[in-house]
Amino acid sequence: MRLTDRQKLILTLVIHEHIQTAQPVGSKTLVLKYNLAMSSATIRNEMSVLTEYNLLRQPHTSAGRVPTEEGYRFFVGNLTQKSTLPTATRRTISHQFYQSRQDVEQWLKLAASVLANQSQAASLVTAPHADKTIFKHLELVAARGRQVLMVLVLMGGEIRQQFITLAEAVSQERLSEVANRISHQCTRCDIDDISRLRPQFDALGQDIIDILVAEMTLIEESVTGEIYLDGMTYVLSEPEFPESDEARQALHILEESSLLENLLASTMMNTDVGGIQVLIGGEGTWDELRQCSVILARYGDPQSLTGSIGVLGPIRMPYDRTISTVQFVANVLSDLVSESLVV
Amino acid sequence: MRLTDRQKLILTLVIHEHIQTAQPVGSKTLVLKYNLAMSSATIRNEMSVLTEYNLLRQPHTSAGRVPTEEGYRFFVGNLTQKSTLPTATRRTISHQFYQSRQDVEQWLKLAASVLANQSQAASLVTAPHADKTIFKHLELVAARGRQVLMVLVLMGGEIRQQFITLAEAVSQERLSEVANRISHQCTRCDIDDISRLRPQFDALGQDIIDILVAEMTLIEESVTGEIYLDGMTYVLSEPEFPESDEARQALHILEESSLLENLLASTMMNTDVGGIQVLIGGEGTWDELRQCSVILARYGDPQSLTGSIGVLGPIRMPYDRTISTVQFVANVLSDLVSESLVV
DNA sequence: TTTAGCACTCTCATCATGAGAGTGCTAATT
DNA sequence: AATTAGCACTCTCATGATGAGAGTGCTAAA
Repeated sequence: MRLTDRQKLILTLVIHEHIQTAQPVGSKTLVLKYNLAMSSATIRNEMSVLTEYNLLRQPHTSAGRVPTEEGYRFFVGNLTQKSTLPTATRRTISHQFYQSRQDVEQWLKLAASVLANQSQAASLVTAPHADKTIFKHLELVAARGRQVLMVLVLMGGEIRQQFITLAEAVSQERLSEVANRISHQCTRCDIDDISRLRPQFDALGQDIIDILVAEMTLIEESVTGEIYLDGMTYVLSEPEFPESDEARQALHILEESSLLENLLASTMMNTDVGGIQVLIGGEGTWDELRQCSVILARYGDPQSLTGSIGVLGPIRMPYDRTISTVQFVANVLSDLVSESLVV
Repeated sequence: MRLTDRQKLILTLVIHEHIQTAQPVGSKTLVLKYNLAMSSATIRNEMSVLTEYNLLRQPHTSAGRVPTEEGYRFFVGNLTQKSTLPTATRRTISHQFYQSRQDVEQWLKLAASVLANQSQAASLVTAPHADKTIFKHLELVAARGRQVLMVLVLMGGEIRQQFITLAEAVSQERLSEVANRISHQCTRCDIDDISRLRPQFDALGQDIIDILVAEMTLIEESVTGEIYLDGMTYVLSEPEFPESDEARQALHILEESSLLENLLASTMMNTDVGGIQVLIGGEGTWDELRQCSVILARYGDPQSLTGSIGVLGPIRMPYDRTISTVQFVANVLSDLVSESLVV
């Protein structure tokens, strides 16, 4: 399918106009609004070609044209120039990050909030997560009775905390001693290494190691870290969801973390840090997203920790701007995360 | 305002029926559906009395009756007996908690999910939070260069982590030593105590103490802990929100954490652990909630850590069941939290 | 190849209509 | 004195008819 320059222009204009008005766009409107040097009849002819190509479609015989999903895909693939975010916007965003608390969790929440506000759509951010869990540090804090708080720090900086119950009460001194021993012996070890070192420890140490290994296995098996969402209500204000039922389906995929992990897992597999994925209208696979588009990027350090960030909005979305926003925020997060990497 | 038994009965039935059908209920329907031993004319007379009292209202002259907010309030205040959740349900719920991981965060997420599913409405759970922050334990883990991961454990079990940047790189040994010294010296101290102890430490120790105090102050100033939400999409499926715009307003109050903290702060002030608050139709104060009711309870240990849990749904809500569910989950959480208290 | 002109199509807002549900009132009944 | 049957009345809502408006596709002229 090879389009003439004029056809590309018209497709672009139809998409632009439709994104603004959410209405089918007619030939006459186009000529008037964009001062085109051709008549509406010419546009009509071109439009009917684009309709043949399945890039545009008519909601009904005598209505204007609306871009098809394929039309959007062509547009995103061929017609958007790599637009960069205005410098002012970039500065505003960076500023927010660098003046926030130095805490990964804060950054991720902030990223979700910035994405949602900038794109006026729902956003998601997953915490950075490593494919391989490497032990870094362990801490045990006496809670009450046989309860102990275990804090586990992984290489890269992921932190997990958990209450464990020991067979009998143990003093804080003894707990610290064991934790120090394990921290010292096992630093930079993976699950197998730790299992191998297990016999070197005394009974208490071995109990702790068992819990430690179980926890690390759990982490290693999970596809993504914590998920942060924001801006779900923006989706509700879109005119394409007058019936809240349709918006419900889309938001449900965000809320139900198993569904979302599925989506992320199968989408991000073949995306590297720096790359970007644009899912338009569910791409035939995600039925609940038939009315939506999702823009996803990966951030982090490819060697160790990576996470996903993205935006979910209506198909009728300002792709160029949203894509560059997502990309920019991904870069900012990558920088922040790699700066504060625990090695 | 003093109601006869029959009037109470009719009010109750109208509410029951309206909750099921979401429609105005007429006198004839009532007689038929509930096999009442009186005629529809009698009901009509009583209904017009209840309408006088402003407990019922007519959407228009020739429609059935709908409960007013005041009607619901009277119903909740006087007519619901302290119904207990069916034992089977209670068991199902407890079971889920006791087989989950022993981790406060997991419990809270689970609580939100259980509440949302049980009540088919949006739910919120705030992490347990103390009015007064008392230091328990500190850990410092070398990250990279001058970056250090600081893990702070408070009495009660709240945990905060944060990256800090020191003036110069410091070895893990030295960091552990300082952390141990501080942990040992300052355990059970509040902010003032720690500030007083500051001079006892060396330069590095004092730097750490400064950050520590700043962080503890921050925690003490915040009204609530982390907030967990679930079931937002349930609200969208309610027939009272055909226009997604109205649902949007209500959900916005949940999503915007500052609004939510406001609501929680002013509502929970005069509620003790074990108590429950029912906000019907925004109570004239919360405009965005005009169409909604919120049921809130407090859980935790009144002496140390408390949090809030609650449900947000349409005014037309099965109050007795929802109230007992919220109350039950609050109790379960109270038990879990106090069992695993860090003292 | 482009454009003016025109008949044609389809939607959407508006209005009229009538069935249906429910009420309030009055007079009869218990 | 309280309850009920009966009935006129009111209001909504679904249905269908109507016409303006927007947009198209086609044809013939430029």
